Amino acid sequence: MFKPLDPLLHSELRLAVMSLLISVDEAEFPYIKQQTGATAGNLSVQLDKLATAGYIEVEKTFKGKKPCTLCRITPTGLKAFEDYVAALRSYLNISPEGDAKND
Amino acid sequence: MFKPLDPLLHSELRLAVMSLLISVDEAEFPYIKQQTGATAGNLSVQLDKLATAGYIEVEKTFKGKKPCTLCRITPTGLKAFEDYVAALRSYLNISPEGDAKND
DNA sequence: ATAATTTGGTTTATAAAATAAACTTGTTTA
DNA sequence: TAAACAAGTTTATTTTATAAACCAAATTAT
Repeated sequence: MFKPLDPLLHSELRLAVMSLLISVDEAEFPYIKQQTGATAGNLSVQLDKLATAGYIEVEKTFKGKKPCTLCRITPTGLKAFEDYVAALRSYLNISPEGDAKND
Repeated sequence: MFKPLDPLLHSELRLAVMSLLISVDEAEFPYIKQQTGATAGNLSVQLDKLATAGYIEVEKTFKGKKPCTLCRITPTGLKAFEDYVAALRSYLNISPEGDAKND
């Protein structure tokens, strides 16, 4: 009846990060921080978890002399996100065609 | 950009309970337990939280000689659920007509 | 030149949450 | 009447989320 929700994605900040990366394909740490409103520490931890799961890639480069952490979503991450959204639907009854009964 | 997600609803079990109560309007503890697959202890705790927030009503009655815990959603709870779904959309790229990314 | 500040983070400590195990109370069954 | 069961609740444990404290390099101010 209720599909299990991937705990890695069922987190406000990690979900926001994934959502962001889906739309931009590549983003720098400070940009993600600004868009999500997260603290640097929290963001660092959550990016690590997503990277460890293989949902995102984190590339440490330099922008001139300054360090620059680039993030992008992986195919695995995209798939996981799509699965998460599909699972969520079983909780939300948001199908517009009125098939709320097949939950 | 990303709307905050009501932490009370952003929980797999509590969300399942709310989803269930929306569709049935009234349900007994054992039924909810069976439908959600939760343990009794976990369910008891989560129902308490929803009740404390005013999202559900819990009525303790008897069914013959056995205790019977009845739950139903409140208008406040329904509103909260709808707000939660609306907020989630900001993360999921889901339009009211479906998933925009599938277009 | 060097002290203070800023940038771009990471590590660690704490608060909050989810969850199951253990327990309670009353009921039915052997 | 003792054992098992039903319907929950309480308590303890594990996980998680989050921010505070920290670090290193670069920039700016004195």
